Amino acid sequence: MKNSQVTIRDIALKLNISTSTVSRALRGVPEINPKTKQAVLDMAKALHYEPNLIAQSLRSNKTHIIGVVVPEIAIHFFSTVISGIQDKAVEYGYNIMICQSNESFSTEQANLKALVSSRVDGLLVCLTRETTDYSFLHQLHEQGIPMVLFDRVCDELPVSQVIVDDHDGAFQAVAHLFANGCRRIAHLAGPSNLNISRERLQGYLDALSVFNLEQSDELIVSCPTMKESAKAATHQLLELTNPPDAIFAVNDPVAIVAAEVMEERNIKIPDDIALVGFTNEPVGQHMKPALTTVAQPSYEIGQVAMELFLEQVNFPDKFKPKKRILKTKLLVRDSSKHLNSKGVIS
Amino acid sequence: MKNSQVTIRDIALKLNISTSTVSRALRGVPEINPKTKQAVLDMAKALHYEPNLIAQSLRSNKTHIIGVVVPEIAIHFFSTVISGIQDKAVEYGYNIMICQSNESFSTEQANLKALVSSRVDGLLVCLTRETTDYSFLHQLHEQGIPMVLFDRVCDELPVSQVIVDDHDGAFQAVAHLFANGCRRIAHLAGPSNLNISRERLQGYLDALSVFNLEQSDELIVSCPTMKESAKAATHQLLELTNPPDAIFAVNDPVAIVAAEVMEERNIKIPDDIALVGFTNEPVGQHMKPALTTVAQPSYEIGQVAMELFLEQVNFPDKFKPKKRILKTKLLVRDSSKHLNSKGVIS
DNA sequence: TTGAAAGCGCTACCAC
DNA sequence: GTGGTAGCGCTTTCAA
Repeated sequence: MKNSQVTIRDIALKLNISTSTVSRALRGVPEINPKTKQAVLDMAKALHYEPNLIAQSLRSNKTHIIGVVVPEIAIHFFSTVISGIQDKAVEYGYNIMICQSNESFSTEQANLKALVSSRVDGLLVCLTRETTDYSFLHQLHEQGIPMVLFDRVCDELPVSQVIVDDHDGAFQAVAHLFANGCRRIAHLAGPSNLNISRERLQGYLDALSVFNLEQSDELIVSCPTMKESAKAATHQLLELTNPPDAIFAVNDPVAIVAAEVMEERNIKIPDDIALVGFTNEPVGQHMKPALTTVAQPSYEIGQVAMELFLEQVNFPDKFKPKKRILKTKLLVRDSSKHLNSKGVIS
Repeated sequence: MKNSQVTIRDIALKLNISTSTVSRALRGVPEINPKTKQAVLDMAKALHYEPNLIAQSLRSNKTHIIGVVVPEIAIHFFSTVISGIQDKAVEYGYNIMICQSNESFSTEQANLKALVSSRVDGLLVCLTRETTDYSFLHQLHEQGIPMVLFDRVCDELPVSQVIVDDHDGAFQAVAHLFANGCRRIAHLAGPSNLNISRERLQGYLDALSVFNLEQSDELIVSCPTMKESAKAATHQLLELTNPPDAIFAVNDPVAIVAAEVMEERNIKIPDDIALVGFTNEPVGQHMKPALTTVAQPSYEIGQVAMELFLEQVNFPDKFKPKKRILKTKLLVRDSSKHLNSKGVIS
């Protein structure tokens, strides 16, 4: 059964011509007798011939496969990015091979190794929150493997990047809270080795200073493992002698945990404390109150990552690492619309 | 750079031995001088040698790649299944190649073709809602390509399947609504060519007759395109002269649309109309009221699909298509907890 | 224990 | 226009 794999040799044999001719006919090179060509095509169809991409790859040293590494496939943000990558990929005749690092550095390394052994034509990677050692990525880059980092990136590596303007997104979020009357705005921060955490924190801090808002260490609580540590972090904020009147969370999962903790403690959102997240996970719009968030163009991130890869392989001469920064969009929903303490309507 | 690909030949040359010996050393075959072996291993490491899986595949006719086709990666159910497949796959030395059919039959065919050309060792497929022509899948099966269908399957094909007990899940959902006092239960049904739609509908119908509930055509409205047609379908139900007191939706996305329509029309869930979905999309638990739903073990579906594939390739002799039916679990949440018209506490 | 050589399916070079 | 042949990187006889 399985060994009944039809090859160009089978076609050649049946037609009493050479494999070279079959190969040419199949690929439609110009210098070939139209009749021969038609005969080959007919026979190929009759025999259910499908080209063996493995053999082609071995010859051409190109697999037309892109390796993708994400922390977790089942997170909506990542699956949407993957969807964007995939759609762009098929458009250009590529397939994608997906790995999940589960936020583990060693798994990430193993994933990369596996993909490289599979001789993928390029690597599209979103780093784990643990990743601080970039030597292997560096080595792969040195070996000439095209690589694009997205979302969680690293400036040490001279490779293309696709990110969103996290700083601006965070700034807008805080500006919005300020406009709505919040004056003591806390931040549930992410792990500090991630560029996204740092940028969002900085955007938050810059907004505070622009609006002359109180800036205090006790208002910034880190969630090193994101949502797993968000519960404790939120409690910590709520137990302050002088609790915040707004929380800006590093992402939606953290914001959701915060919302749960507040519900548990009978704190009303947004009246007691306003809440803003980041990413626009679909859950947010169905929560009550619906979660205000900073939307990232996830599908587009995937597409652009793929485009940067294509630029690199199609124009290798004029290639220079490019950093594409996509715009975020503040989605104001109910979790931040409140009457502030001074009675100003938000 | 890229062409600096290290091969066993490079190692052989450096060590002045033959490629066969290098190959043997690398794979740890027993009949080899430990010293030679060590020398090879050291050199391989020094040179950053990584085996070329493409070349291995061409020889062995095995790629250790599994092709996965799902309607849409970014739907939580599917990305969770994929996650299950992926985790099981790496455990057994496989990689996965993912395609999305976007619910289009022709895209699905193209995906399958691409995967077959890539010579994947097996196919894990969830059919589109359009798929009614199984001839290509049949052909692939005839050619001996191991194939497992999951979730949306087709009994015509003599291949392994992983599904959940949709009939039972639907039955339990309706039984629960009945227990909660609902007596006029409607169903937002899925496209009838999908096994899951048919099974859930049948479970609904069987429950109605077991509990002696009214069964009427006007209470069953089909959503041929799932959530896109759910809005109109819900309106249709609500405009009945005698509207239902509960709605059982074929899946969560449909249920969510129904909830939105009801909110729009100022119908209270669950007091006016109770609502139950299917699948357990994460959105459901954060809605207000939280959505009662029939949970499917999505991650496990992926794992089992991969296991069935492995059984088939590892024990090809004793292989017979197997149908694994996983249990669902009713998650009772607020959207179905109501005081019924007779004042019975639910 | 090791080496030489053939071949997996395909493409590309060089003849004719 | 077409055929012969070499070779991509690897494994696997068969000999030595």
